[in-house]
Amino acid sequence: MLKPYCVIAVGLFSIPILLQRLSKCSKIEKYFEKGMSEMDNKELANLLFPDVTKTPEYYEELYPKRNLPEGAIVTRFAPSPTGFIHIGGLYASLIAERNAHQSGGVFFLRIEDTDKKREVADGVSQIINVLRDFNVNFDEGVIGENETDVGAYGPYTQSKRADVYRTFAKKLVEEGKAYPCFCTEEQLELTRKRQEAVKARTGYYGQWAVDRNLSNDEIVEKINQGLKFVVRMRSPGVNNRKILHKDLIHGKVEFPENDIDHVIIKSDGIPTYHFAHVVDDHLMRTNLVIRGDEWLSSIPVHLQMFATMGWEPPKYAHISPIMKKEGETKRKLSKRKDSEAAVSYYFEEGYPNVAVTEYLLNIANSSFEPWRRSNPMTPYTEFQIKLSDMNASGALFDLVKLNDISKDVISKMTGEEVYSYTKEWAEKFDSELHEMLTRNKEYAVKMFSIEKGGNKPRKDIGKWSDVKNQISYFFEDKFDHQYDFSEKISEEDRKAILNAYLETYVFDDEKQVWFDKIKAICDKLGFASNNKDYKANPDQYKGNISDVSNVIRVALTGRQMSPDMYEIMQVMGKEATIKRIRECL
RNA sequence: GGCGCAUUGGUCUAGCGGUUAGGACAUCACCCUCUCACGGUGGUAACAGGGGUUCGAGUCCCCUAUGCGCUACCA
Repeated sequence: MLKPYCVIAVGLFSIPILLQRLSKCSKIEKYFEKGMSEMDNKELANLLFPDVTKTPEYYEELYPKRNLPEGAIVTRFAPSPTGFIHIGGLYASLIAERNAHQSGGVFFLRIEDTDKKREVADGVSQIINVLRDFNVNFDEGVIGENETDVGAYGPYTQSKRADVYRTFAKKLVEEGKAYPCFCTEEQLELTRKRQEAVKARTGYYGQWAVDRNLSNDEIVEKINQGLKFVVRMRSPGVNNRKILHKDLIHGKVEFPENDIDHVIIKSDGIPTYHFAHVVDDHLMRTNLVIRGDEWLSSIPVHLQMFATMGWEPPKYAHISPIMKKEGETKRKLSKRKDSEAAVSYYFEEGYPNVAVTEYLLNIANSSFEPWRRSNPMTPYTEFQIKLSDMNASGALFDLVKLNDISKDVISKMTGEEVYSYTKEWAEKFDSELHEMLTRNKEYAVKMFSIEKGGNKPRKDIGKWSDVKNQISYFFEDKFDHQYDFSEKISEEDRKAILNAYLETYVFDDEKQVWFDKIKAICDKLGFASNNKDYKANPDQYKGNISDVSNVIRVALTGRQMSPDMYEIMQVMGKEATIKRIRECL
């Protein structure tokens, strides 16, 4: 669909319509009649932006300063709706959201869809849904029903703000701070080659900015010829002067002043990122911009644009990217090459969202770990994240560490919680597991409650996809009846142990009674019931209590490693327990 | 090429002129009256390199190397 500004832009280049428009303006009419005195900047601005009807003052009033307490941070997450949520995007949004809400400020979502080529149909709803899942909550933005705006500073979608940008671009032209440039891409390419040939800096600046000093007459002439144009901001900068920027993460950073006349409005009438950022973040009253450090180099441009507009710039925090190691080198996690770059990866693997969040928090502020240790049960939202504690270099993503944090997070959940999260995950990714969990909820919850509670809860699940393998023996129809008995114990001894166990086994025994019975079996069959005795005189015994226990364990679960045997039997029930053991006789 | 940013064990990092360079993950050993997972104790392991400044440098300055980013009418 053609956007209104496209229609207007096209219209501009068609002479009859142009003349029609011009005829509305008496001054221009006069100019054409007399053909003498040069058109002034105001008239030029009208010629360049005939569609603009509002004034800067109108927008300044429409979007008043926010009435917030001192220190309240207004910040945003501003993604492009490409349908791919990068872990780095989640990282940035988490940091922004925490900073805004910790300070009693505002966090909003702005969609930067000025690049229509990369856009995906349901890109926006995907972003909103993923962030909601991760508890990254917005106060304003494209977050209402059917992606409608919530908040007084909208529209929050850049493609719907063309008139806003054009109003301010027009003002700059009136003030002589911006001008149209008719250079074609080929001409610019040529300029660049010449600059390279003479080893000059590349870019549209100084004497290379050929359209910078076009007279208004020349401009009118070119427009009459139907030439396309972009609008560039006239840079007041001098390259050999330095500017100092104080970044909230990088600290003091020094750059040469920008002297390039950057494009602010493209030939299709849409603003560039630079201009949209400056206009939007001013009008939306953003006071802190948190973004990837690939933008750090653009700071001279952005600061200069704020100054040219006469606006106070926001504070900036440039965060370092999450990296990946490939061979000997580090590189940014790549959307194309690395499956773990996508937030959906963690979802599919079955990492709890809280675990991913806590891992990200741990990368952001290393003080998170000691805090977590001294506040084991406090929600992470109580942790005060500090931008100044963030590292200026990129961290390698460490799945092993994530796994450790995730095990910790899951270990603190109740059996009931583990059950419902696993079920929810299995519903999407493992129908067999889902069926196992839903046929008898009570049984499944008991299973997940083994060795829970107390100050040393069981810590063996890192992600929901681990679960099936760990619980399969609880289900008669999923149990493969393969018994991994240790070769250390003879078949004869094995059967003797199992027989003795069955003889004395009483389902209702207390745990200590049950254990004492195993000890008794050890003594009876020549195994050490006490590990210290065994270690002191290993030759006097066939083995120790571990060996005896493991025979029972394998008969029960098929494997040599399991959670607490007593609890497993309590969950499986008397019949199932006896049946398993008999099978091995 | 130009301009920036970065560089402490395998990984994430603490350190902000004087430390036996601390912690976490990983790893190894041992301990924990049932294995595993925990938990505990201990071990291996780091200031990219070179110059300065200083009584003294991981910390300040310069150079080099390496990595990353920007250098578009992409964000």
